Amino acid sequence: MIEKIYTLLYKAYGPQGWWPFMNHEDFYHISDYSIPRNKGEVFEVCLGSILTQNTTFTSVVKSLKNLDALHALTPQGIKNLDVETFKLAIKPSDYHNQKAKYILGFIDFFLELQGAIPKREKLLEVLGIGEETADSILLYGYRQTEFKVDAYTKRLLLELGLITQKAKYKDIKKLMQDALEESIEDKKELLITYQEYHALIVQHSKRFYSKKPYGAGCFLKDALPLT
DNA sequence: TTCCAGGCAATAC
DNA sequence: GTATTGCATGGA
Repeated sequence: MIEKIYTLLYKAYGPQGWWPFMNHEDFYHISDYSIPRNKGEVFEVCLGSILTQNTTFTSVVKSLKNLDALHALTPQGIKNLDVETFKLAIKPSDYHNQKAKYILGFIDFFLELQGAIPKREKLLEVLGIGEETADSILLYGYRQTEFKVDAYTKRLLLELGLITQKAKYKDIKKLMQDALEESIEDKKELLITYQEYHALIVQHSKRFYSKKPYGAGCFLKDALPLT
C-alpha cells in the first residue's frame, strides 16, 4: 500500500528534487540527487529545516534571502550579526525570537561537528530540534535514510485509513520505513525514495490536505482500496 | 473574520 | 506518558 501511494504520487507530480534551496533557479536540483554539494548547502538545509517549523516555505525563502543579503548564510556570518538584526532577517518565518535562539544554539552544535555527520540522538538534544527537524536535517542535509514525517503525512495516512489518530511520530516513521526497506534493496534508491516521498506528500497535501475537509478531491482515495 | 502554516518546549495533570 | 498552551504573523 505504501509503495502504491508512492507510485501514484510520482506518476502525478513527477520528481520533486528536494531539498528546495533558496534560489530555485540556480540551486534546485530536479532529478539530481547529488545534493547537498558542499558545506554551504548542508547548512542551508539545517537552517531551512528549523525555519520552516509550522510555517510555509515561501516565508523561509524570504528569510534566507534576507540573510544572504547580509552575507550571513554561514554559521559565522550569523554569529557575527547583531542579534536584533538576525531576528529581523528571519522575521518572515515567524516565531523569530524562538527561532533565533534555536539557530544560534544549533550553530554551536554544527561547528563542533567539524563536518561530521551528527547522531540523531545528539541532534535531539539541541534546543528547538525535535523529531521532524532532526530527520529533515539528516535526510536532506546528510543523506541519511531517516524518513521525515510531518503533519501532512499523518493527515494523509489517517484519511487513507492506514493509521489511527493515536499514531505517534515514531509509529508513522516505522510504518513507512518498514514498508520501503522491504521492497527496496538498493541503499541509494532507498534514500532517494525517502527524499522524494516526503516531497511528494507535501506537494500533494498542499492541494488536498491543507483545508478542511481534509482529503476532499484526493485521487488517492479513489485509487486505493480502503481498509 | 476565521483558519491555517512542512513544530517544539514548557507546563500541568 | 498524554494533553494543553505559548510562540508570531501573513495570506487565503
